[in-house]
Amino acid sequence: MSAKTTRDDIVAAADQLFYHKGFEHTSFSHVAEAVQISRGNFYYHFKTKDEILAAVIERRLAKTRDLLAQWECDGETPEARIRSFIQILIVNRADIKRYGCPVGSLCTELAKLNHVAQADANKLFTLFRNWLRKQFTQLGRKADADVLAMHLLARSQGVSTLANAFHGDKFIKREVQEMCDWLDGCLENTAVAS
Amino acid sequence: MSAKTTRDDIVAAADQLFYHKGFEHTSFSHVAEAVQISRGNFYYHFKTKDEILAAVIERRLAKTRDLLAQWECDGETPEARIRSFIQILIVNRADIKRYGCPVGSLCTELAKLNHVAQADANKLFTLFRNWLRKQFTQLGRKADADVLAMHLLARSQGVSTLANAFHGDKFIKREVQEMCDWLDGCLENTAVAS
DNA sequence: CAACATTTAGGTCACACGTCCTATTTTGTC
DNA sequence: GACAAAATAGGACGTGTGACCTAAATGTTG
Repeated sequence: MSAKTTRDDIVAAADQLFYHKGFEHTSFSHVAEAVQISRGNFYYHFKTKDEILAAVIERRLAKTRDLLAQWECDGETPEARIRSFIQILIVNRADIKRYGCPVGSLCTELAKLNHVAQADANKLFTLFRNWLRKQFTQLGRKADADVLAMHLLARSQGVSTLANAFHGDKFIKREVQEMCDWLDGCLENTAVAS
Repeated sequence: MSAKTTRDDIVAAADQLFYHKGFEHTSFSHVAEAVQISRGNFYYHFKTKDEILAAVIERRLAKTRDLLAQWECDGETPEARIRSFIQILIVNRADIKRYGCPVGSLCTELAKLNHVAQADANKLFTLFRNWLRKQFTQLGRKADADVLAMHLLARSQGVSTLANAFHGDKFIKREVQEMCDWLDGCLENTAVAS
């Protein structure tokens, strides 16, 4: 728990700005202004912009791991935990409508830039994917757990993208409801199969 | 049918580059090099970069209208036409794996840039949305046609985003199959309801 | 207090970008 | 063939960017 507040402040500000404005469109000046330090200063903390990006991704990975662990504690059942995942679309819907999904939009941007950190950013997706797969496995769908995980991931991505374009609140809620219904369907299939 | 080949060449090249590299990351030099003309030249055709973007969006709108009209001719039934829409994920899968969805990635980028052309880019989504709604209406699902249209749009968006991140061919094919199955389910519901 | 490492500020640099301008060439028309 | 219009080439300008550098300030330790 080192109190490297300045470095942490930079990463936190960059994290938010990368989400709001995109990686490329965010300049050092923007970050410096947000953190209230001089431009030249954070070349002491980061030598290149890519280093900041790497730190931001690392930060997001850590926060995501914490979030998933939290859901694992909170959720009594696998389906309740998966429902937590689905509900982030509701919880974060204000940001999603304005900026889309933080994971999806970053990965898409880095893909177009052919950026080195592309693989690292994709780890964010993998984190959710593996976690969901684990839940579906515990749900008794071991054989197609990964298929179900990717399916749910894809649907939440699609909802984010369209919510960002159309700013529809009702749309999000409706799709979330449908995903929950779909999840119930997964349970019934399990019941039938067993 | 004016033969403004140079202008058309510029728009075509910009269209592809915006898709491959993103709008912001594409510079005049890139476009000029692709079209094999001098930088200064296409300030004769376009005064600003935003004008090129507007032309690119207009071009995409026109091409999309043509495509949708084509599907309307080809498809004997509404479900066959909708299946044409689903199948673009297969047809364009090579590009999608590399660059994602042209519509979704552009809209996402412009949203982050707070770009003026944001609303125009969203018209691309609206084009598909309205067309799909029309098909679902003809399918006998008039009441929830728009809901179904948005749902399908969202799912194809999600598949594009994840295919771009994971480059999975099997994933695309599986999700396409599931969307076709879902479409069959829509038909059954209609049959039951009628 | 002195010596030192850590951290910060601010200036500079080269470069690429969007934009603009002006010659030059090409094309079209009488 | 003459002349205007359209089209092209290539350079110039200002700005913002990522990157680098050095000096000052701050904190730490003996």
